[in-house]
Amino acid sequence: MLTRTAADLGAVIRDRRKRLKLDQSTLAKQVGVSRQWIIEVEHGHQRAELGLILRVLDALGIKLDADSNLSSGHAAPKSAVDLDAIVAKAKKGKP
Amino acid sequence: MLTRTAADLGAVIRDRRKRLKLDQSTLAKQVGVSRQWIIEVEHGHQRAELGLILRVLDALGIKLDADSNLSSGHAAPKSAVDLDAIVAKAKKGKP
DNA sequence: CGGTAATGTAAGCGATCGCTGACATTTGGA
DNA sequence: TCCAAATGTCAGCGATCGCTTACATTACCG
Repeated sequence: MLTRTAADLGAVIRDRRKRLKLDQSTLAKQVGVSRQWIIEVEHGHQRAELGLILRVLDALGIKLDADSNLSSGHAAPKSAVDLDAIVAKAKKGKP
Repeated sequence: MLTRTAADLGAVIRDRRKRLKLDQSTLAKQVGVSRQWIIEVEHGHQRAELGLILRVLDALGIKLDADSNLSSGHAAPKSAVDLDAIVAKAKKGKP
């Protein structure tokens, strides 16, 4: 599943946990965090620590794939293909 | 790329930023964080805020896919297929 | 119905976040 | 070589983290 927000990630975590028949306490112990923390993360806590999130995903067997593909991004960045060449040319021409 | 650690994520972010010919200051402004923060994240800061990380990935056009596939996970969780059934049976037998 | 487990909420605490601002170091072009 | 931009480092500050403990609220099965 594509995860764009903390809430998405929380939903994935909760789904996976339930599918594995784990309760929050058990998962918390396995990961090494408090049950409180699990609750907050499953509710989409924005400011959770990255490292702990990664630990939970690992414990649940969830693979995180960072795909640098800008096909349908709403905030599509610039092309970046030969901007450097263009800039170099502009620099040559001006000064 | 599969990202298991904060350092992995940092590397992905740095690579993508450089490929887009952005410097840290520019990216920081676009995302709404300090340059300091960008530096630390690119160095693999474990305790960065999840929400900010997601904002950077979005700004760079990096898609995050959370795949609940436990094929080659080293911390492969339990099967969870019919544990409930087994437990239910055990409960019936004991009390 | 009970009663137990699972989940959610609250308050208080030390530790650490991310920010600002200035300075050091590295990198790259003229 | 020399300069400027980019990157990295440091210190101090308010805000917030995640933890613990205790209590409330749902689920759920007999």
